[in-house]
Amino acid sequence: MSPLPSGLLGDLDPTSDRAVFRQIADQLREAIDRGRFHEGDKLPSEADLVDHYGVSRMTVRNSFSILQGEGLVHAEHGKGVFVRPRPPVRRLASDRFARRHREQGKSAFIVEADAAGSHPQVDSLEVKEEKASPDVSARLGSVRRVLARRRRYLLDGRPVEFATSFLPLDIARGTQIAEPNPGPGGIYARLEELGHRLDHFEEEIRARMPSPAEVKTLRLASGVPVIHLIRTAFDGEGRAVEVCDTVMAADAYVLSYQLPAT
Amino acid sequence: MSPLPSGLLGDLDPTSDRAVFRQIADQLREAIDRGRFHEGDKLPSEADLVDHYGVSRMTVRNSFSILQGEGLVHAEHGKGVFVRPRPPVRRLASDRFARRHREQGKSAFIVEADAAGSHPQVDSLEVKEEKASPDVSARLGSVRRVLARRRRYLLDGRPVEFATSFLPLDIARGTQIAEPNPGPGGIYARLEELGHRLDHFEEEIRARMPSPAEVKTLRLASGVPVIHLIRTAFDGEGRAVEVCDTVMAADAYVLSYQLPAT
DNA sequence: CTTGCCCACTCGTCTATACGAGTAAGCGTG
DNA sequence: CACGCTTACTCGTATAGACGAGTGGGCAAG
Repeated sequence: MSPLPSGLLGDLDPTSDRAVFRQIADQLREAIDRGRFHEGDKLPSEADLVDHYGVSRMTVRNSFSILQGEGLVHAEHGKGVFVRPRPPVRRLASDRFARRHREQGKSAFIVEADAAGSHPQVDSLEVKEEKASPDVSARLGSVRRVLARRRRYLLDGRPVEFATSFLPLDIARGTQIAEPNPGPGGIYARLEELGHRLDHFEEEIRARMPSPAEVKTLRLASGVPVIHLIRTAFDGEGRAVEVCDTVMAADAYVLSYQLPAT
Repeated sequence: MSPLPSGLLGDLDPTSDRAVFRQIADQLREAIDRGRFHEGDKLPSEADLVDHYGVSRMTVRNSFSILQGEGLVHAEHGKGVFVRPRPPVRRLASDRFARRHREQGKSAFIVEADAAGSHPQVDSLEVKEEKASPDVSARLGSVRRVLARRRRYLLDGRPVEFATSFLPLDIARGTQIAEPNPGPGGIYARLEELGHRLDHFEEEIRARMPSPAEVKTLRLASGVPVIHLIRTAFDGEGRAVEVCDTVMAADAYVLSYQLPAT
């Protein structure tokens, strides 16, 4: 409850049109931007700010909720409000599915994370046959039922990505693709062994705020959007052989693409 | 102030651990998901919900603020709270910079929007020389000063994208690239005329919540993230000849990429 | 010294109230 | 009919207070 160091935060402008709680949010944001608070630092407590500005607690909380929505800070019950640290990001290059990366036994995710010095994990493995959603059905060319492979990826214990692959039953049923462990090189290697030489991929990218279910699965802080990526894999005959629906914590990813100028 | 149609929203569960304002948000979200409220529909007013649930107004407002953060609804002062309509999306295909699209006179944005039946606009045009940021400088290969071309794109009057192109001065200075109107085919056509035949592009994609400045420029509703795309164009000699920094309203875009399976 | 409790501090939830300001419709006046 | 006012309804902002619950340090008992 010690008073705030003077000069750290300014005063309110009573003549301003800007709402008090916005002014407070502005000052905190600026202090963070200027480096007066660093990643992981604790901001002044609600009580501190109530004293400093002479406003009610709800007003201060209102300010914090703005910054939370911007993804700048996060509150921890019983501890305080902290500047949200930027987690290490995972870069996804557009050649990540190149055939040469498929030769080794381990999955691309594991190899790459190990190389980056992180501890990778894959869980929530679920493999089952199910009815195709209208969207998946359309992408796979009017299939009714599909094989769905769901898994969640974690980096150093933090969930960063949730992915589901959908494959037509006439391709996947009875093969190793339908097994929890698809073997070295993953399902793409198996698809090629089955005669579906991969020709190209199509990826659709959206960004949006997460659903409550996604917040839970990815343990997302408030103010963190998700990147929603839908990849369709085509074989040499132009047939869609897999649709992969991926939801990623946006603060953990940078996608990178190489495009020919053709 | 007429009572809510019964059955539209349920009751609270006082035995639940879940906070009251979350329960209310859950019920509203579910009602929206189930189609009881459609895009653009007005939700029950704060006063309606206060009566219906027997809670205080701040609790109801708290519920609305959750849904607002999720990008599901938006409030209009004096009118009510509405289900946020999904705006028409602009699809960006990875071949959008293909040479064949550059032959016509009009810019890709205008052509494409016209074709989609929308009314395109470009404003905030600013062209000037300035100091390169460390990031831009690194991408362009240690240049100190650059030509910056800023513009904002609007679709049917709504700002959807804000982009800045940075070009090395030794390439752009004194050419038509430094003019407000770069001529038919845009700056890429001019670059090729200047002997920089474009070889490939590299695009980096991030998603995050917008800064206050971005909220203003793009007139973003709360709960709408931005897609941040940084494209670098390389000529045949492997030199980076342009960096384009683009911030897009995420609810207005789907990015689409074709990748070879190599 | 170790264990366990208490307490101070933190954010989380909720109530009740007040006034301001934007919107739209109705109504009366000119 | 047209204009402007009133009024009711809407969300926005802010205050003051209460209790709950998670956290961590200090202190006292064993």
